[in-house]
Amino acid sequence: MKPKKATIHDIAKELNITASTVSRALNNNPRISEVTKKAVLGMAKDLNYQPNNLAAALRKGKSQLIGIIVPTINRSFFSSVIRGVEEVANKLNYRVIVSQSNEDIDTEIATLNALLNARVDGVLVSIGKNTNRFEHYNSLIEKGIPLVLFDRTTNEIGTSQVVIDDYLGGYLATEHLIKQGCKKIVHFTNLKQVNIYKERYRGYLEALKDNNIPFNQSLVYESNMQLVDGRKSTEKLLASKQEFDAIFSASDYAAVGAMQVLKENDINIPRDVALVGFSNEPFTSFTDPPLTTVSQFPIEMGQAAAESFFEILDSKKKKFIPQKTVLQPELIIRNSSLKEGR
Amino acid sequence: MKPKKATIHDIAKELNITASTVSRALNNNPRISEVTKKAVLGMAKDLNYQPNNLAAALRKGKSQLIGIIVPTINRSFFSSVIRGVEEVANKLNYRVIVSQSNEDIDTEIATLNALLNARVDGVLVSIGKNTNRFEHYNSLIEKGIPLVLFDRTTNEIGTSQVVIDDYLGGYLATEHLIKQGCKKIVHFTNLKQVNIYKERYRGYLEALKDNNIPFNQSLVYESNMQLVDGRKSTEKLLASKQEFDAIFSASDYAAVGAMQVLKENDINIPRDVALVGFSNEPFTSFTDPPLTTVSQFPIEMGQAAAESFFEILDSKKKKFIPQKTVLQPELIIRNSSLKEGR
DNA sequence: TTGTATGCGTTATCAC
DNA sequence: GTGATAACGCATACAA
Repeated sequence: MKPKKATIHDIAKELNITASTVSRALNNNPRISEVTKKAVLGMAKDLNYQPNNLAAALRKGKSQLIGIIVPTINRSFFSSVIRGVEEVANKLNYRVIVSQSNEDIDTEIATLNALLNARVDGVLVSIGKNTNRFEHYNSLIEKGIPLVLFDRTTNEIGTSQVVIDDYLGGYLATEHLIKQGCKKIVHFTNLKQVNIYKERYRGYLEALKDNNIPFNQSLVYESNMQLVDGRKSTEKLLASKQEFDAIFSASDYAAVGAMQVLKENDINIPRDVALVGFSNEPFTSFTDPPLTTVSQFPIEMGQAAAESFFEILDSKKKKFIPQKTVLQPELIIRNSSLKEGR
Repeated sequence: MKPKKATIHDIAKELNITASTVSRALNNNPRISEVTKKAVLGMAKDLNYQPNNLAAALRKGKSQLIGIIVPTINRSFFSSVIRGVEEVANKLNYRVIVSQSNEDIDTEIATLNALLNARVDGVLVSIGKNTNRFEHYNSLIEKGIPLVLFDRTTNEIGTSQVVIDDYLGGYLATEHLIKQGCKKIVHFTNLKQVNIYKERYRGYLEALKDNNIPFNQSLVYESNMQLVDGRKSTEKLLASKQEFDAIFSASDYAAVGAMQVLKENDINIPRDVALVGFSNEPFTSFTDPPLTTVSQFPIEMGQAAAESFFEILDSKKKKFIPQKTVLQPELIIRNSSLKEGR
């Protein structure tokens, strides 16, 4: 019923050779004759042999496993990053173990330890919002375990990072609105947060400056950037009676909240107010009107993170200098920001 | 720079005891004195000991790893299922390895083999659309490796399954439209597919029957159920000049396609045509109007799948009878189907 | 090109 | 309660 799994010893016995020879044949070792190799491969098939990676991992000291920690897996951005990681990893015969930190630092630490116990060969992390201590990551580096940060990164950890150019994204979004003729551009941001929002804000400021549009602090709304926050900010904005002809929200969710409130107040998008979000979440193409936004290329980010990991792995001997990979964002122009006749 | 990782032997040496004692202390073996246990735990901490799960796995013949195969990870439904699996698994000290089949049977087989080589203790699968051979899964069962199917299942594999009651979902959606006063209800489906669409269709038929509404075959549109397919079906529908007052699409994506085309033709939703989708994809609450749909509770499905796996694991000795877990869907009523004044 | 011997880190079995 | 020993399945240094 439950036949013992075949090992290299079983193959060896059948062929009257030793396990080491079998091992060599299976691993494409050059020091092996074509005939025995063929015989081994054939017998392996006959016996339905399945290599035990566990044993190999123990012996070699590497598991062919990559750990990846994200705040939550069921967000389009993160699951797409994982998809990218998986693509690259699988090609090189690595598997991916995923865990979620749920934005909680204790969970993050516990999950990291679990991954280490599973003897992953390296860890890819997007840091939780509330993570303010980084010893657990720095001790990883001391132990020589490859670590790559992506998207939510920090400079307090001396390791390779993969991010997009959020500054450029903010700049492109704002510049686009200016080109559409907008002059009073509201900005939704979250200044308390990780770098990403600050950078987008910086891009917004710079684009205004480059186009000689005076900056107006009262057009900047700070919030937690979820849908409901976008609604609230827009309501406040309307109540303030300030004039504005565009909103650049540094989050797609807040942008959708703004869209809802604007429509509820019979303000036409894009004619009266042009609207731009950030992230290119899948739903942005389904809104009415479809939302102009900035793509962060999550799959490509995952691929780059995986490649970064393998670079660290390969250069294990020499002194490795952490790399910062900066991906270029792309403005996805849709109807929410396209003024007629332009 | 790269200090050798501490093992139980190191701990043993420091305390002048043997590795077996250390192992027992670490594993809460009853045959150990409190004092030595404390000493071991203390020393483990001092030496920054991290258990090597690989070695334990090899010795024990179980890896504490669960493999999970989904068509694609970056779809809200699947990533949410994975989230549910992870929650349950981590609590029991299991890790989750994810892989994607990309709806390709060869990839599916290769990925399954990779998981087996990694010596996962079991596999959770949602079958690819084009998978029509199942030997690779059945051979798993013969080998005694726990296998659980979820959502996209088939009865050709004799193992535990977790699904939602798609029939009921279809029934609830249709019944709701009827209660809103709709009598000519179009249905978008995909009959060639796996069970799920057939079941939703069956629910549609039954609800019509129970409410004495004659079935009209020409109101049923078959397609691949993506957004573009929903658009095409709706265009055909309009061109056919048939009268209809509602559309029940067995996919949210096709429903959004329908929404777009209806709006483009100045057909008011829900006044002229009520619209219901299926899956409760995140974007359905962002459309205009928000889309009525059927929730499949993906996180709960993941939890149930994981629990099913552990049940098989626990009952390993006795003869195990495959269980079919059927989750209840829930109709999420939003404005796309709410006739005014009702 | 192949064989021999050893060990990766852990746990299970037996003995004491 | 603790110790000694073997074994899980594989890969590698060394010999031949």
